[in-house]
Amino acid sequence: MVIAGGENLLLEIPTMTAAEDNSLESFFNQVYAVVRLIPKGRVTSYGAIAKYLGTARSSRMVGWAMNGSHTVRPKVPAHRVVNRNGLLTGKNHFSTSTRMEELLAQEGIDVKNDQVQDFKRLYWDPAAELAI
DNA sequence: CGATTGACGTACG
DNA sequence: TCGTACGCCAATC
Repeated sequence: MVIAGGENLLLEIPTMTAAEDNSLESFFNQVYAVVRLIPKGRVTSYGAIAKYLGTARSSRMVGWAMNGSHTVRPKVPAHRVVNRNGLLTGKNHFSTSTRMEELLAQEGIDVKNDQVQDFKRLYWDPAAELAI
């Protein structure tokens, strides 16, 4: 393959296209949308949300999306999202280190040592409970 | 611009 | 069952 043209053409490559920006925003919003659907007094996991959105191996991105969850309207109940073991791995991202546990306690969820008690029963799987 | 770092989860020995 | 490796990918160093 021969590329014609003797000029040294320095093309400016956009760092991010509008489409990419849209998909990113869409992914974030999808995460937020699912989290808002979590019933009060129930919890789910980052992986379950990722799986539900079709990106089963990008559970980390769900956690990353939660980073901005505090500044999003309407409010996102981020405290209802824990890791797959029912551990409150995101507690340090709340206003105080005990805020997440307090919010869960308000909904009747018992937390001991950063672990959701009776996690298996309270677990809410969007892929199973929702059928979109 | 390459390396490192996570609110994670699965695979493998 | 436990520890390690790796995929994921935006952000940060």
